[in-house]
Amino acid sequence: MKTHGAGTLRAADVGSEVTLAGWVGRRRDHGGVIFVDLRDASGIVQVVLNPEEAPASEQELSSLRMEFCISITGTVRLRPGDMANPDLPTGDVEVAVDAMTVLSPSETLPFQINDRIEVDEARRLQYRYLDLRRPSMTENLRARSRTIRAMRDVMDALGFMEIETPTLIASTPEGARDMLVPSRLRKGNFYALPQSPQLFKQLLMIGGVERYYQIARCYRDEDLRADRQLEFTQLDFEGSFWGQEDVLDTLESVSIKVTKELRGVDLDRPFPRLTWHEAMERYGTDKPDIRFGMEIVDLSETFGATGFKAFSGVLASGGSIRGINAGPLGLSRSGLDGLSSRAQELGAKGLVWMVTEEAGGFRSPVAKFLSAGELDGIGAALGAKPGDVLLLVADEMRTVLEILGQIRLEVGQPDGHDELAYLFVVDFPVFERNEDGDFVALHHPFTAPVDVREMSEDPGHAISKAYDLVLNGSELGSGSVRIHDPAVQAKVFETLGISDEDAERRFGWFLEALRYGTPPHAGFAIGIDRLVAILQNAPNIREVIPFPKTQSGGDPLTGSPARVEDDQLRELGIEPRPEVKAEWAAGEEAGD
RNA sequence: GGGGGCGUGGUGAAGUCUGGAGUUCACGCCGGCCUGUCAAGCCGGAGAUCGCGGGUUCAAAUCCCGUCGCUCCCGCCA
Repeated sequence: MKTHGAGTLRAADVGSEVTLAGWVGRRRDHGGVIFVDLRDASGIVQVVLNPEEAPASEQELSSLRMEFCISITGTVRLRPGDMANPDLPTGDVEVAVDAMTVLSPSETLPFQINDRIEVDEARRLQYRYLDLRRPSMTENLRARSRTIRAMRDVMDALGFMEIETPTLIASTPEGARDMLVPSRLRKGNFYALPQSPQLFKQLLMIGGVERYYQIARCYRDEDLRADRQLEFTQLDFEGSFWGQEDVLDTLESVSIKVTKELRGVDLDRPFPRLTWHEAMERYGTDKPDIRFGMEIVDLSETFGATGFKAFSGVLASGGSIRGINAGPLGLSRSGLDGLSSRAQELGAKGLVWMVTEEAGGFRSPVAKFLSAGELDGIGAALGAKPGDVLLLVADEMRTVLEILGQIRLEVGQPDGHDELAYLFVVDFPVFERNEDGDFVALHHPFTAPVDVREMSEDPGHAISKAYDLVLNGSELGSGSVRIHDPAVQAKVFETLGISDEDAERRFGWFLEALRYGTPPHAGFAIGIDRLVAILQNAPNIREVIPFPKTQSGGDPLTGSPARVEDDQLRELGIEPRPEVKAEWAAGEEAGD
């Protein structure tokens, strides 16, 4: 039906008789000659409809409208004179049309197919099939496809086997909410959709596979965000007789290949590494954006003997005083006070700002409470130059780091940086405490501790063989060396407060599997949506997902999620609870 | 569960703070003119439940209450 892609034609094709098919992007009707930007999946080329040259009826030509699906046959020719369009890859040529067929007309569009106009996202999703015709969306889909292809190339070259694991699995009452699927054959029972292929890939290691990967769809029934959907795609992989270095090495190979493919950039390896502790201390987060400095500095010693009560009180109660040098922000007094309110909004008691003056000294609401030695100490510790804004927070240490980490991101304007800063964060703690003070697994309970005895003696400070891949302040994925010793696994469950009976009931089948010669193994999962979104400079992952859900978990195009017939529920042995039925009835009354 | 932003012809915005005739701009749509444009140009035209419901007022896009939708964030996301 077509001999060429519209976007592929070049000066070398001049003279060729071509048949093209695609959509009318724009139409420029000069009364006689009509120019049409013919768009297909490969790009855009200008075609020229001239009633003197082509036999097509004038009526047909003038009836051409936006987004009509047409096919044309014609001859590629150089554009006359200085008519080339340097903005178009095909801009040196055009196609003189001999014959045109309207394959399929289009009604007037609900919105223009155009990268220049931002259309309300609900509308875009309702007509996603039109939205996908926009060049930026087409390009995002292609980038995603190339990413996955590059990943497969790397994994195949490294000898990994691509294996599919089931998506109808047993729910494990840990971690995120499971997406549930009712079973008809076993009424009252439910499958869960996988949050990750974790246990299955470990079973594959026990099964002797040694190197596995999968482009895996994963599901988590939690609230959506710019970087979170109910379902998302990961490059999931695992290797036997492997340790952390093998995994990080593989991650570098994948990241380098994908980055080269999408950005044409050659990354240096090895990637920088920070321990979790360093990341928290220097950037106030476990996923630092290292495209800019502005690191957090501990000032507690500077204020060891301070007379400033707000600070001395914090130190006396075991807290910490830290600051960042935000550089010359160019903020007015009210702008600086705005940062203080922002810090309070984030949960700080307050934030002290100090502007470094030309003559030395500081302009700050608290300067008069601080000694000359303290002021000098701050300036030195933060490397203050005239005009620099210093921001200080005094509070419990964890709070200080979190607040400064967040403020750092907000005043650091990382979006202005074009580079790609990949980074490994390693040596995560095994456990963290939840709000009740109980230990919970920071990563997941199958993560190997660095030292088992240390973990038993001081679980709060135990380090695990877990690591994250971070890109520009986004967590791209997590992995770990897994526990392959049933005794260690039992110890972890014990620390988590999971009784033997509980562990047996939830994971008994897995614990048993560990007892049959389990090889040491380790792995990782990279979030493909996030990776492609960042590399494509997309503001959220919906831009790189063809049919995403809205924040309330719906699809405006197909109307999912939707109610089902009573018969379907009956067959499944399910009935909505009374309060749900009441809500339905209320909705119907309101004309929902 | 909580906090913020947004909702105005088909699309995008201005108007809302400080109530006074559905006013304005760009694109699209319809009609006309036009043979070298490429976001074509020029002329004319149509197109609105100002998300929805209620309230205050002589008068509501504008103020108040409620509600729905979209979005950003916190919680949550082993």
